[in-house]
Amino acid sequence: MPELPEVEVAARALRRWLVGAPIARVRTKRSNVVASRLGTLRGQTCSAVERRGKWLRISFDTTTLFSHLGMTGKWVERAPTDRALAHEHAVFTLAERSVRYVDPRAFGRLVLAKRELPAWTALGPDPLLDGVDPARLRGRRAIKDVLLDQSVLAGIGNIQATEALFHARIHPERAANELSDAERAALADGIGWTLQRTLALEDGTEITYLGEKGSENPFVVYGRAGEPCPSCRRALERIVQAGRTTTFCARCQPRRR
DNA sequence: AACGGAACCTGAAAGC
DNA sequence: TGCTTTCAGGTTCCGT
Repeated sequence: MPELPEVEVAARALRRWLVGAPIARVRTKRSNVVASRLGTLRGQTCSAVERRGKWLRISFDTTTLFSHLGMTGKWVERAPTDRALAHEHAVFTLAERSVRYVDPRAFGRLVLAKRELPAWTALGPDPLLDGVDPARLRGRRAIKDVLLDQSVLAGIGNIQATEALFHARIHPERAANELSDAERAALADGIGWTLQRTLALEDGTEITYLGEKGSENPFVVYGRAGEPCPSCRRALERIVQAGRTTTFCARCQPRRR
């Protein structure tokens, strides 16, 4: 679920909830999600929360906690006395609040590391922090694959890639090397556009996910196969590449130009 | 080397 | 109504 915008929302919330106050108590459930013994965080104070791509780096006095939200991960704030939530994997209790990690599908990870985590170090430029260099959108692979490669650009997932490709009017199966400079520039622009747009929609402190609480699909083409193209009204189509679905308009995003 | 598929999980929605 | 199938916004491993 979470792509760059949702993780950015989580980072902002964690900054407000964690920075400055010592952790009084840590409780974890054993599962694949909690990959380290987090008890060492007791008594330590968070000094900074950073996001790069879909990863969070949460700095404490003598160690660093890395958090990836997988498909369904979420950080929430509750009263310390509130009962355990469903799929709650970790609870950090501070003075007057408890900060909890919830993840039904359990694809997320909480990992302690002294310095860096290889997964963090391997990340490419972050579109929000570093901007998007169109020259990076190259390779023999399909452009959709390139967009999802976290070492090329960090933070783009299936939704943001789908939206950016539509905005730039580029067919997802075209080879990245085949794009013109103008198309690469349009795609870089589309990435910025969809990230900012999604971020603006994520107004609350907690992440919201499509389909959750019956919320309406806020995206332009993602999840809208069969509906009319917002630009030309032709029915949107869907294709699958390496198991990932892309919704697109066959007229506005032609395979050949 | 590059790419596709399976695996890791649970739950909501669609299909029957 | 209820059981079954399909699908989901991520990543990694494994085989071809």
